[in-house]
Amino acid sequence: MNAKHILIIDDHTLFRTGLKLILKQNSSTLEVSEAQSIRDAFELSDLPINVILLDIHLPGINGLDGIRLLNDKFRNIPIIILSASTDPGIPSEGKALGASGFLHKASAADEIITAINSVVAGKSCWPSNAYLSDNENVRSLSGALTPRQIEVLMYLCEGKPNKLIARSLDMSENTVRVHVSAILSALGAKNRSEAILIAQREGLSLSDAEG
Amino acid sequence: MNAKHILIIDDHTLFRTGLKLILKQNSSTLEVSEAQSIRDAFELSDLPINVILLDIHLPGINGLDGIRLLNDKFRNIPIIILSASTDPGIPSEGKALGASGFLHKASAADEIITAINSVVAGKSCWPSNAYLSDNENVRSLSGALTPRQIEVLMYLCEGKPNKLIARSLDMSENTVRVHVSAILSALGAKNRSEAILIAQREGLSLSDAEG
DNA sequence: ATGTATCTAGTACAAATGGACTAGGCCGAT
DNA sequence: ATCGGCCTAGTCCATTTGTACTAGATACAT
Repeated sequence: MNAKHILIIDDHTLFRTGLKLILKQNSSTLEVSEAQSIRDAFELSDLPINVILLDIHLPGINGLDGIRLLNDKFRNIPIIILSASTDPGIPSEGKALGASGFLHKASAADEIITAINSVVAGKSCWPSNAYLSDNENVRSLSGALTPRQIEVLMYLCEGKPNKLIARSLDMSENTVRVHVSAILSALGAKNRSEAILIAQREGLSLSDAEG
Repeated sequence: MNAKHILIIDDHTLFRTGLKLILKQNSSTLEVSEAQSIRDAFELSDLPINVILLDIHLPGINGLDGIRLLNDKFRNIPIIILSASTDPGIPSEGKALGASGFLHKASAADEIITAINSVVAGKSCWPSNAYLSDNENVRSLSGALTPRQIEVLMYLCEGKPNKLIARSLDMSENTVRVHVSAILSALGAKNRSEAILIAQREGLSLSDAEG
């Protein structure tokens, strides 16, 4: 592992800090940046990142939905999904959504080093059982909410008021209201608090039909 | 942090390895043992452990059930619960079951050092006390929140509007506002959305008032 | 080119939220 | 009995939030 710049996206500070130490132990020339949410990561999109380590369970936008957003924002830098879940569908979903690899949090430290080297070399890194449902059954909110709405929702899930969201996304407060309204009706929420809870509970993977 | 022996019980190897590095960075004389389940930990009961860091989500017996078992097996060595969950009931449950402290995985590295030092010194370390200690100017709050405020907070955390809370708790909408206001300032939240997020993160002991 | 979807932003209005007061009743402690 | 904390509830006011419209710009596909 040579000089690389790795971005860790995980809401658990303890985990990030620990993982950073693990990575640094393997290469002193390594650069590590941290973000605790997809939106947080967006603000680092100018950095020369080589690999993104992405947790699935995140506040606001979850990791699966984040893959596409990150691919857009970060010029298709390889993304390795990190998950604590044993749900066997996650790797194939991640693959379909554009990730480069998957690693369970129960993996050993050296496995993550191997995975990083793999994807930086242009290869992918999937568990042996991940070649099944390639593009079926991808539950993602991408269909239910528009890109702009997702951006707004990310701020919503941080408890930000409309005025701040408007400033952050450089739009009028009125436009924010339009988006928030659309989000509420799309999620079936009666107010922004409920929207936050639904987004958290459903992990923003409500997707498809419903109604 | 002097020479101590810490046992980490967590099924995620990456997390254990990282946490171990964090701890060792703070004290070179520190001993760290690892277990990936309660049963695993039992086999280490002869070691001179000083503190147990216990994850809640474990394969087999979960962390909460494990507390009593560990207290039996490990001569009442202090146990600090580590959880990634936002379930506000966990800290109080853990307290009732005999744990000495609670720390969310979103905590910073130095917080866990502080927590460990606390419980080794015989003190306990619960999140609901956090508001008293680190801010001297918190009005005259004798506790974090009053019982009635906690009741209101429970509804707040379900996304209910004031009008509904008033009906549910049989008080005027005005009184609800008074409580909400008090909650916001006690938690340092700028609005109800932030209050929800803070309550989730800090795991306020909501089960006392149980409604 | 036409239609559709999205993003933008405006007005107008209604409802919800939040803060700053006052104030009475209740209860436990000094 | 007096004080302090808590719960209650009121008024008043400013801000925020949410809905319902209209409407122009862009982009994309048929």
